[in-house]
Amino acid sequence: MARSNSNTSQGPFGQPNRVRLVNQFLGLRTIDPANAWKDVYRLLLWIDTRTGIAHCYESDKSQPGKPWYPRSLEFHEWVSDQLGIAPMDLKDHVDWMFRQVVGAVTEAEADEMIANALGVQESLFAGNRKKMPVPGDDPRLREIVEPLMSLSPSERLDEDGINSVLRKVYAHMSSENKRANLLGRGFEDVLDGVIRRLPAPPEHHGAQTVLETIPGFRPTRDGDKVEKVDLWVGDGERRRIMISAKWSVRADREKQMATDFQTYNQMNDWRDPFEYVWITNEFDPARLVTNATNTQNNSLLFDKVVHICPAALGVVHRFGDGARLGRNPARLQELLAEQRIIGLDAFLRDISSGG
DNA sequence: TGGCGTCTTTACTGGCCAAA
DNA sequence: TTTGGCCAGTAAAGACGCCA
Repeated sequence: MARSNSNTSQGPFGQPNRVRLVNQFLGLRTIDPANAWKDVYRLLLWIDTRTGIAHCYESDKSQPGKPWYPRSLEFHEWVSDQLGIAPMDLKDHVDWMFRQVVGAVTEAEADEMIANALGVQESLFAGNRKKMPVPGDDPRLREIVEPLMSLSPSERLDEDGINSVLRKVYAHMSSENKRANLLGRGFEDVLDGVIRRLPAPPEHHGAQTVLETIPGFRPTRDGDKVEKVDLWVGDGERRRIMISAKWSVRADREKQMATDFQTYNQMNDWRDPFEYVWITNEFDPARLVTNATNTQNNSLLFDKVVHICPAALGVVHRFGDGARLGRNPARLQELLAEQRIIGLDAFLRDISSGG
C-alpha cells in the first residue's frame, strides 16, 4: 500500500520486510481454514525465555509456583502434539518471524554500538592512551559470565572476546523488547497472508488500510488524521468487515476498540451497516468475556469475537475435565458454545467467497 | 518549492504492580 | 487470584524547520 510519507521504513521490522517474510513462509500453497491457526502459531507464537514453555499469558503469572504455570505447561504440550513436534523441540518450530528478524539484527546492532562508541572516544580523546569503558561491559554480568568461560588459562577469552560475549547477552535480552512491535503489526500481515491463500479468498481484503479507500467510507476532511483499520474484508458488494486484530489486550486497549468503532461509524457513508470483528489470541477469560459482551449504543460492540484457537482455550481452562469452573471460565465456555466467540477456522469459512 | 533531517505523536505489545 | 491501569521499548507516520 502506498504511504503518504517519504521516509518509509525499509528496516527489518518495517512493513515491506514483514510481508516478505509472511510470503516466504506461506509460499504459494492454499491454506485450509481448519489448519490456519497452525501457521499463525508457527509464525508468531513464542517461548517464554524464563520458563522455556510456550507463552499464553503474562510472564510474571506463568512462573513456577504461579497459577498460570501449569496452564502454560498444558498449553505447551497440547500445541506440541497438534503440530507433531516433541515438546522439547517446539522452540525450533514456532516464533519463525521473530527469529528471522532478530537473529541478524542483534549481532549487527551490538557491533554497530561498539563501533560508534569507539569512534566517539577516538574523537574526544585522540592521542590519549587511557583506555575508556565500552558500552555493555557490565561488571556484575561479567562476574557471572566470565567464570563460565574460563575453562583454563590457555583457553580463556581475551578482554575483547569477553566484552563481545557480554554485548551479545545484552543484545539478546533487549531483543525481546522488540517483539511487541513485530507481533502487533505482524499479526495483521499474517492474517492478511492467510486470507489471501484461502481456497476461495474474499473479493477484497487488506491490512493497515486507509478507511476512505474502503467502499462506503467517506474521505477525511482536510487536516483530519488519516484513519486506518487493522484489517478489513469485503465481498465486492455491500458486505464490509472491519477487523481489530490484537494478539492480546489490557483494560486500556478495550477502550481503544470502542473509540475505533465510533470513528468507523462516523465515517460510514452507506446505509448498510458494516460488521466489526475482533481477532485475538488472548487467553485471559475475563478479557475475552468483557470484550465479547461489551456494548455500544445499546448493542454489542463486536459482531463476532474470533479466537485463533478455541481448542487451546479449552485445554488451558480445562473445559473438558468436569471440574467446577470459575465465573469467567464458565462464562467463556458459554460464549464459545453460543458461537459469540468463534474460532479462526469458522471465521475464514464465513468470509470465503461463496461461503 | 521540494528535498531532507529531526523531533513528536501515535499505535502496537508484554511486563509489572497495586488494589480489589 | 484476578483485575485495572500504567510503563517501556519499538516502528511508522506526521509535523516542522532549514536550505539550496
